[in-house]
Amino acid sequence: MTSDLFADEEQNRTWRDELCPDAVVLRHFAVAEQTAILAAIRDISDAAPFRHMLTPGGYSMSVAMTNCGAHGWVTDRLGYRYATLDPQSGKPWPPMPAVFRALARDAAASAGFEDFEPDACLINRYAPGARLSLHQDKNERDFAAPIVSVSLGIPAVFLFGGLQRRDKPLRVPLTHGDVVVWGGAARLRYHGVLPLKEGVHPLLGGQRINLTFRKAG
DNA sequence: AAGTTTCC
DNA sequence: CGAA
Repeated sequence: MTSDLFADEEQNRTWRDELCPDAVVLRHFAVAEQTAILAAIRDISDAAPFRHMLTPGGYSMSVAMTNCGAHGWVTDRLGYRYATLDPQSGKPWPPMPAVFRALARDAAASAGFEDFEPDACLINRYAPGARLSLHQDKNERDFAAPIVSVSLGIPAVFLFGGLQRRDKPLRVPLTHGDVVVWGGAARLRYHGVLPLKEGVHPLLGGQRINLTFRKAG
């Protein structure tokens, strides 16, 4: 783990604490590749448009989602799962761009998780007011691989909870280019995103986009 | 419940 | 606003 990647040592201590050795925030990690990343997101969403999926309870999610890679996370009345085909088109999800894979692997390695091989990238688009309530990522086949989460656009507050829903979450402000990595003992920690506040980003306008890399299959 | 509403 |  390379400590010079951390801009805010006060907050880093929270994440690298003995209670949470397997979760890291990499500040402004993705900024150098932002042009290529944003172009790739545009290409992906042309082929597999963002959509508001339904929860098993029948509610529409406030976050608009699409995927790239071999496996895509989907939800509908039947439940949460990964699908190799986009339910909306019947076609495979767009392939994961090389710049995505490289970013995810580099971030994972910087956090101490070598040889991460993501086969799923969920792309979440937040408009003001959009949120993600506290949940665990547990639809993956095994939990050996970490999660890599890339923030782009206007700021959000990430909630990082414990292994039980009742554990009070940490509140971690995330801005454009921040990358959160968690795995190992932290792999199943609850997490979420507070309702997005209004804002403007020079490249992304009034929205936030998050890339979440996982090994699903 | 990867959501919503209600209550204090 | 957070908790139920």
